[in-house]
Amino acid sequence: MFRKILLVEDIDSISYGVTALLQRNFDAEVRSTKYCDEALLKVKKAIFEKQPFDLVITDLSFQETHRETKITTGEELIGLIKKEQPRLKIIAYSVDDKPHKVKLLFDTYKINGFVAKGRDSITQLIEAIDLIYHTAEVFISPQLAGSIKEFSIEIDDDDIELLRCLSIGMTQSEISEIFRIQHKKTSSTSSIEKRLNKLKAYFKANNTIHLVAITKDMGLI
Amino acid sequence: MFRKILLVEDIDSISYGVTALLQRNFDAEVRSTKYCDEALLKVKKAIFEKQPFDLVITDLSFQETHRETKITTGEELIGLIKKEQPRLKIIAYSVDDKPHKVKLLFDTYKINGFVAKGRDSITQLIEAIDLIYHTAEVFISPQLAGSIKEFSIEIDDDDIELLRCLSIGMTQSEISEIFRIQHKKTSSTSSIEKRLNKLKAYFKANNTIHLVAITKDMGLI
DNA sequence: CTACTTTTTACGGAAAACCGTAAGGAACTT
DNA sequence: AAGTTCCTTACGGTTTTCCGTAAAAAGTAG
Repeated sequence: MFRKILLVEDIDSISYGVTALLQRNFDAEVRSTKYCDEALLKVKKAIFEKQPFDLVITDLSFQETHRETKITTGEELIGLIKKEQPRLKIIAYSVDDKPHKVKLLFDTYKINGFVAKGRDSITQLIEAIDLIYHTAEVFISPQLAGSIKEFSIEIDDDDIELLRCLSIGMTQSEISEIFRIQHKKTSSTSSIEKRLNKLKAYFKANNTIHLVAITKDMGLI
Repeated sequence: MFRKILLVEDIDSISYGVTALLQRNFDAEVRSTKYCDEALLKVKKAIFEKQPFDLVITDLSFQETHRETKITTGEELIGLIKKEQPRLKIIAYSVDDKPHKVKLLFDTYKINGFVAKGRDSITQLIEAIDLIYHTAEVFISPQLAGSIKEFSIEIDDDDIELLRCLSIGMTQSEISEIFRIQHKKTSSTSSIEKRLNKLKAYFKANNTIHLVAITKDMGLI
């Protein structure tokens, strides 16, 4: 079984609970940290000392801190860890279960498991750890598995960028300008409009305000 | 010290951690539940059995569940508990630290403490429990105390209703219509516009989309 | 190369939002 | 009762969004 586990979680009561849980269920050395930067350092140090971690369990969102901190999200952390130690297994443990984000984590970062914090997450976490140790499969909290699959990839990065721009108060023509400068394929005001219409149809939004509200609720932006 | 504590928290790892913590630090009977409805039942039952709780620690947001459930938020639960047993002390323990909501909890529901889940929340929770047991003071996580005080009450319920209407895709004239039907003081399109301008100025928003995005981020709507 | 499809862009009119100004009323002062 | 202030409502002009149509460009197949 896994012998050296790193837990990255900023909320102390969760960290406390999960650590206790891991120690009770597995015969592994469990280290934990509340800071992403520190997590990456620990991973590096462990490699250097020839006693690398073989499992990382990390949250995705971290509260801001007074500390000087480079890495601010679990997503970034995962990317950097994979660069450092590509075969290190990673489980994301988060409340933020927005299909879009979860899909991204599996697709781009090749994480090994996603456990949604919730009423039944302890069992799931144990299951996930067992599964990814014994097999090459990935674990997804059952309540999410469906929505991940059905989540279409019709929404691309430019769509999200467009929504983000709208949400910070830019007008369509300003966004067109920005897109033109960034040399995106479609940058005309007309195309912005068209893209917007596609999104409004897709999310069944009455108008742009509604659209931004919906996508914000979904965690898309 | 408190002798009977009820913990209402749906995320199992937090519940697990906090329960362990409470048992280690206090000589109290600690009960816990993951459902608001069940929490209210437990409170009622304890009163009936003449062994009422003397402290409730509750989360504010709960994930949806398959269960038939009447109470869906911690806020509702707090209201109902206070109705049942007005002098029962209540601490909200939540990540949702939006000034507006926190202020509401203290002002309308007279909660005794608000501890923000975070890197230092275990200590704060202990402190809060000690404080509200020994004194009549309320506890607020230090990092929040400032923003609560400075949070103005210039924003009224109609403002929030207006924002909510916008966020579900209504036009200004539709909102005017609704306000007129509901006999709100100010319902003309002109007043809606004026109200909107006030809000945009207050939140430094470029346009309505921006405004809705900002207030959504703040948890105002 | 040409015909056809798809994508991107352009344009124009209608609707809604935006913004300044001012009229109409209610409450309050003296 | 007249004057003042504050709040609500009205209105007109400009900008932006909204929506349909169509031209231009790019890509595809024979």
